[in-house]
Amino acid sequence: MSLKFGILGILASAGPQSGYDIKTYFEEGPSYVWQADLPQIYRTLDQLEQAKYVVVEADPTNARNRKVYTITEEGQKALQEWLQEDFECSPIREANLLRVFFGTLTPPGILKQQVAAQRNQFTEILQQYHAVKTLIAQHAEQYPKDAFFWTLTLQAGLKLTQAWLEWCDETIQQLDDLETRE
Amino acid sequence: MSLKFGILGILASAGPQSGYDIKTYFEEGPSYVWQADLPQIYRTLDQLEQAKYVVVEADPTNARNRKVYTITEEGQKALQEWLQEDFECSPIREANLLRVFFGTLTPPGILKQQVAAQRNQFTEILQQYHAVKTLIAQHAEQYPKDAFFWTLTLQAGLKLTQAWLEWCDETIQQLDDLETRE
DNA sequence: TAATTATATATGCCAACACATCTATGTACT
DNA sequence: AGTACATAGATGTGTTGGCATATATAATTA
Repeated sequence: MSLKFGILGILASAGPQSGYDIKTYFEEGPSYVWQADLPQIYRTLDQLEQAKYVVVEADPTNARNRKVYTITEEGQKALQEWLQEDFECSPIREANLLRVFFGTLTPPGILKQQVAAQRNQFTEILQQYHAVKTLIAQHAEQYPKDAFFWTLTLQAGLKLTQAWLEWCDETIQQLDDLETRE
Repeated sequence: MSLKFGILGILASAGPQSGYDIKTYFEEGPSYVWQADLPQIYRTLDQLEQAKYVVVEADPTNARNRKVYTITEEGQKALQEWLQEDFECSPIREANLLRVFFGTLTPPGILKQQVAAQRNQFTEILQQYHAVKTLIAQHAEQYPKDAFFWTLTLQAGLKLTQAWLEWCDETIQQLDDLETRE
């Protein structure tokens, strides 16, 4: 649902470009906030075209059938409406937590290993986020306003990952306590 | 994907029951970790039956076509495999953060209102979690082992919501700073 | 007694998404 | 010259999920 507006947002803030460009932009920009795969981007661009939110133009300088998409005024309007919608908290939907929920069914010891492994993953993610920090700082020289908001989203990622790390630590601790009690 | 195992988990830990019972169990139990709507539960039960992970039996004492599902040994085996799978961190996919990412496009002031409203939602969720805490404590008298793991999942919810609250506060602060700078 | 709610199952439909696959061209490396 | 990779677009397919809706019975409430 939001991919539609993610694409419109990119076209609005970074100017006309191709589906492939959008994919690249996604990877470098909002990937830690929203992911999109290439076929999905192409199909969504088709939808946006049908809705007249974008217009297409073949790129004559390009030999690879490159098509350049531009946001229309209707597109701008739809984007604005979406941007100003109320924020809804999305419920948690974590397969791992579902596994923890059924912890009584899992053989003793397994769960601790799983959480410990996940803890390592979160540490890596945290490092990646810190790398993104540097990228944003570079971008800030030219576009300080963008960088401000990108940093806000990155801080959300950092906070959530940090929270997960703490949960892992405390959970491992409590699983240890359980073991020694028995 | 995980609904399949959520249902198997419920059948394994709470015994044979109907699709409707499972829906009720979901609402009272893992709803803050995984959600399921009734049609989806019925369809998934059909799949589980075809996979021979559950067997069905009509309830003769019930006038409403009630069907009781029981997990099979294959089902137990599949559930165990799923339970012991490695934990994978699922990437963040938050429409709200995507909106923040395009903050330069949003009219000044709007974003602060959106985040403030979301902050209120998170406060309510936090209160709901504390209410669940009491429910689990009651359950703990009969099933202390269950309660232990349920509390672990609840703590994840609390931690994440707390992290979101902090992010909201800091973001509002930074948006205020931006306003005064201009 | 009538209306509503809870119990109980089922189907239809559509959007979103993931994954695989296909085509074709330009560029860089070996 | 050949291989691999990056650029560029498109289709097929299957799963999950959400929402509406239909059916029927039992229990509760007005």
